[in-house]
Amino acid sequence: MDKALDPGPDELRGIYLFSVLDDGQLATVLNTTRVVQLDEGERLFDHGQSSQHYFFLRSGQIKLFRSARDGGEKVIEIVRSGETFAEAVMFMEEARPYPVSAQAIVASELLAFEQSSLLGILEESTATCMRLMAGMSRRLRQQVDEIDRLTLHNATYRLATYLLQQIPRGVLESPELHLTTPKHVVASRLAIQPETFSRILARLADSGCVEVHGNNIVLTDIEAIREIVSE
Amino acid sequence: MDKALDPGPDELRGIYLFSVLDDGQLATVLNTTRVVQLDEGERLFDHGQSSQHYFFLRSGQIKLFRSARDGGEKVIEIVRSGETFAEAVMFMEEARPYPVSAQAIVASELLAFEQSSLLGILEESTATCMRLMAGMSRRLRQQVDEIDRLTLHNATYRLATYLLQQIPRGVLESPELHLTTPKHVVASRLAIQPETFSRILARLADSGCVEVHGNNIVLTDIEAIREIVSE
DNA sequence: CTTTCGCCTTGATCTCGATCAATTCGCGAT
DNA sequence: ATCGCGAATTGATCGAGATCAAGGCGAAAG
Repeated sequence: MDKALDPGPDELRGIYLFSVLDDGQLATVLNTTRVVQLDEGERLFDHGQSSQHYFFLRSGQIKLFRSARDGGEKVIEIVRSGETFAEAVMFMEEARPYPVSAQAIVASELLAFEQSSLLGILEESTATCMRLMAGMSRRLRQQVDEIDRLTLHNATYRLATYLLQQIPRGVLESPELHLTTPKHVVASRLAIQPETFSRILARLADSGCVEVHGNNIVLTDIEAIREIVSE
Repeated sequence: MDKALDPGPDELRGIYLFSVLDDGQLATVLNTTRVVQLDEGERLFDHGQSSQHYFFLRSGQIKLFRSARDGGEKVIEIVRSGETFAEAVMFMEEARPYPVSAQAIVASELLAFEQSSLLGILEESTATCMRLMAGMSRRLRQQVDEIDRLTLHNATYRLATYLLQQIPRGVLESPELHLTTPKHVVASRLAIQPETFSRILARLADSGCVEVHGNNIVLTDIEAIREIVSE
């Protein structure tokens, strides 16, 4: 499978930011787009680094995170394939530093877009502005939700919320889910230490809420888990 | 002093969102603007409530916060006079629910703008789109910083950071500052209990970093405080 | 098939900040 | 001035989750 193919107009049209562009605008973006391949563990950019690009994740998984000097690490977001990230950075003044670091959790392939081409399009396309603002607004709200969970709720609540969010989006709501991300990364995403993460999952398991088989988790009692989340 | 005056073009021009509007656009905004007066403790809107307006704080102080069912409360932001808030909410779909509640910390006066008038202007003014996006981008970054502080740093660090941010912005950097906000509100802003807030400040006081006289605080050893923040 | 290495789990202990409980302070109202 | 009430401080104790310290377990390499 050759995913390293250069992107075409069709692929770009599928990205929310580009869906209302005319052919000329799309060509402008396309001209400055590069394919990027990352090995597992490879860094895409670092916190504070000056930014020129924003990204679309074709395949793989990327973690966006902050580091503390003592080695501590907080995963801000786990980017999944089909998502864009770092679009909002281009509006920062000066060097437009990335507010987080980005690293591949598994081997990944992405498209790197130049900020300048989008900025030009935004100048002439208020429809695209609207889409971008909608995206930023959504993210802003998610961040408030995140702060809410971190300050007003405990680790068990946060884990339960995460489990419910991971339920496959299909027609039939199967209560089986597969963790595609290493547990210690999920733990960091939830601001929990790996040990505590493991213990909470174990506690949920022997209170009958879930069954854990490695990375496969069956939510045997979804109601009980919903109970935890509704406090 | 009659601040209850209806706003004029000059006042609106001073607001970053409106600074590049032409006279017609400004008149459109002005036509749908209302002055709102709030007593101390009065609610402006509640979390989840459908939104029609965004706001500019003329005078006073507003806290934006989230509540938990157990009575817990987390102040997300303390809005100060001259600032706008809730501009980003208008891009949410459906009922555009406010992501936080807003309540006057002290008697306040604000301008309430209709979302619809700005949406119309954004359709035709990409320059205003840019300003709004810059504002949203800034807030997005602040939220990441907040999550960083909450998860990677302790309460003392957070308080020290807050103190340094409160240093008056004047030409001569006086290390004296006045808390215009009740301590328990600042505590909630920092995700600290009032008791802990008091104790940390006391500890800083008798380690010689600060002198506390009620709401007046003198940073007697700014370097030591910067030390705490640079971890 | 066995070794190795990284991830996960489990156990024991510690600690920061929360909670419970009095006072005390400050200030506006009477 | 004094009363009354909410905010702030201070003390004593508690507890969720972090940290320290071993094992266990599965997957890739030899």
